[in-house]
Amino acid sequence: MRVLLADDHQIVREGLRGLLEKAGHTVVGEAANGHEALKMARTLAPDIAVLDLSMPLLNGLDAAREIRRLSPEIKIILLTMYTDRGYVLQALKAGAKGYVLKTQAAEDLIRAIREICRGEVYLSPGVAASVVDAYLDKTDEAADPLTPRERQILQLIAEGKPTKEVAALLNISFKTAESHRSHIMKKLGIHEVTALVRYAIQQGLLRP
Amino acid sequence: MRVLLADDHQIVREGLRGLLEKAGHTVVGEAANGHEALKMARTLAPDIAVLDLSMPLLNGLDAAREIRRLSPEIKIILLTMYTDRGYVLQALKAGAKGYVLKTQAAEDLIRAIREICRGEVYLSPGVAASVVDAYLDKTDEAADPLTPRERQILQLIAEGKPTKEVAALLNISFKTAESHRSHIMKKLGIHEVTALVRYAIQQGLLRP
DNA sequence: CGCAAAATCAGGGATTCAACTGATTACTGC
DNA sequence: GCAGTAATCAGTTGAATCCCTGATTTTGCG
Repeated sequence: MRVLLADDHQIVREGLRGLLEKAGHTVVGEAANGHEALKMARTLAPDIAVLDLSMPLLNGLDAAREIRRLSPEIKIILLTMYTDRGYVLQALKAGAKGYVLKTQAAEDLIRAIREICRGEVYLSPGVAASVVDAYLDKTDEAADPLTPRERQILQLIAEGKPTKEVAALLNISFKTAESHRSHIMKKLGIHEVTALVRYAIQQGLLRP
Repeated sequence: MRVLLADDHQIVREGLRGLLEKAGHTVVGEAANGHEALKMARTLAPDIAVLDLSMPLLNGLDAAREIRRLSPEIKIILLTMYTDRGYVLQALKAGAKGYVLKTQAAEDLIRAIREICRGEVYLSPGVAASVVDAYLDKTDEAADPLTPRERQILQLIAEGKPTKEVAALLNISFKTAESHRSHIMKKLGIHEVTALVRYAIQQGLLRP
């Protein structure tokens, strides 16, 4: 398979190249950010693009959307460290055929490539559950899962305000604030305040 | 050289292993977090430990400090994506002999190992400037009010572990963990977990 | 050796949170 | 108009947190 590799860490790219070539694939190009990946996807016409999720200039998700728009025949695998449900669902919506965790063995990536070439979809163990949950919940939360009100409350929570203060600030009852909080956590599949803070930071609701 | 590899992404470890072995080194062990790295450093007696900076349970910096304390003969290289001056200085203070950026070529890591075995210190291009600046400024900003133990506990808390789990992971009593937590909050003048998370992220103990 | 800081452990009380179930009102889209 | 979603409010239970007070042991350093 002709593979395009995109990751902002050159040392990681080189390592991945070694792993892929050992498995019999050809790495036709290496990109250090989403823009490069986009350009290379057009010019090199790879069979598969393996994209890191967090890259400078253009992240893996948006790069995937663009590649899919311009060259729908290129299969896309997101390779990342994030297990968050939101990312997984967004990736699938963006048309990615695979979502592989960096914490998995290289074997997992190889298998993903094999399955995807057969027309299958591949998800690393550990994220498949997210998709099942989302299906069962039926709450389509891939694109901007939270309502404006919920985002507002999330931000206050992440800023460290206790629930009763959130309620006071928004002129709503304590119970309502608590209810929103529950919904947010349920939607995001998050069970700790700490993960909430990281999510808020990632969403740009908050500065570290 | 007998090398110990520590990075929380298995797929990255496997890639690095390939690169190092191609360069004639032997990877005697792979660790997925700071704790494992510590254990392996003791049992496997590697010549060099290559540590990722941000790892769960115990980060690369604190792992480096511990390894240095227990086995000063093991040379340590921090391998990371962060160019921030603070990290570089802390790494050097922790006794690391090398600071290599993941954005560099694999060649850079190989060269670092070679230089360090000769007794030299190696810094990736791009971070050397930080050290010079720090020397010129003379403002010692590697300072961190927290003790190593406290940082370790802060990291676990920020990762979302409840106190009793922190205690279990460190083999200390629930009350001790709680006590550390209090001290941390008191020292930092912080009263919410959320601010703790942001502090941990700023300190690089944790990824957003 | 002796001081100071760090790390360990313990109890108790007030507050807060998580997770559920269940309900009413209002706006929006088809 | 009617369904769906958002936003609002309420109660309960068990768990976890924050903050205080105290104590012992280990460790590092002069």
